[in-house]
Amino acid sequence: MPELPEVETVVRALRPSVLGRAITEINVLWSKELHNSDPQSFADRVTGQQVQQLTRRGKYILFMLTHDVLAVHLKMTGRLYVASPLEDRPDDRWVRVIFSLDDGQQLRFSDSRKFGRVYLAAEVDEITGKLGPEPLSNEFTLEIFTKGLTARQRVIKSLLLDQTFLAGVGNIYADEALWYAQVDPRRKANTLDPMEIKRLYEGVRSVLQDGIAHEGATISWYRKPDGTSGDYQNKFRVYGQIGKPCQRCGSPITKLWLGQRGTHFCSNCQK
DNA sequence: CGGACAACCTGGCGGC
DNA sequence: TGCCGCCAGGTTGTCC
Repeated sequence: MPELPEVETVVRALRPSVLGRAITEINVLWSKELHNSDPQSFADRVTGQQVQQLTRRGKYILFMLTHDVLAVHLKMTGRLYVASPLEDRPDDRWVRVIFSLDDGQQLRFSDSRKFGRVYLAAEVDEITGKLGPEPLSNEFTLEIFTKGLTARQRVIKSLLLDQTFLAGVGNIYADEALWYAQVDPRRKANTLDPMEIKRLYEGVRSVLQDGIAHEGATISWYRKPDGTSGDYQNKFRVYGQIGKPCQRCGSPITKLWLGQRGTHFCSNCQK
């Protein structure tokens, strides 16, 4: 569900509520949601630590604690929100982990499909060390992108989804970026010419920035921590737009399967 | 290296 | 209404 813009929106919304708070108690309702840890040792280690920073890397939400890093990956249906202990929220039926904070509030992690994960490590690299560059950072340059593409024979869309190649892009934003670049998602990465690479580089950054500006895209499960929807779904050019006219050339948007993922594109102007 | 596919899970929706 | 099959924004591991 959530890709970089959705995760970034969640982080920004949560920051005021959790920054500087100490975690006083942990309640694990579905222990498989904890990565490499049992509820008791997890709680023992986390309790008492303070949230000193709240950041994002790729699709990981990072709580920088006093001694450790606590990370949350929302996967498909994860939701994070803050509520007071007596307050009922619609998402509570899928709550898997509850973090009690020292101001009396609770940070709740809800996740209907149970794919989400909570990680705990001494160093952030143990969690995010294998991720590729952050697409909106200065370290992600056209030169780096070009080097990466020309070295690979992979189908370009699959490569965009590879988190070790580039961090944070998921199925929606990959399709949207390829539409922007006028590149057929089935192309092999090393067949793109310099102009196409430049357009794709701009496309990736542009759609992610727009996604953040619109506070993410709500298709089904994604919600902002206040329970409301994002707006970016109203800006889609191809994702879920099957049969609608392409906003660039008027041809109908079509869908095909690529690497087990539904892929939306304009077969007329994406070459 | 790259592609195909199964797993991990549950809920929502369209069709009959 | 009810049941059934299909689909889903992600990631990992295995096999060829």
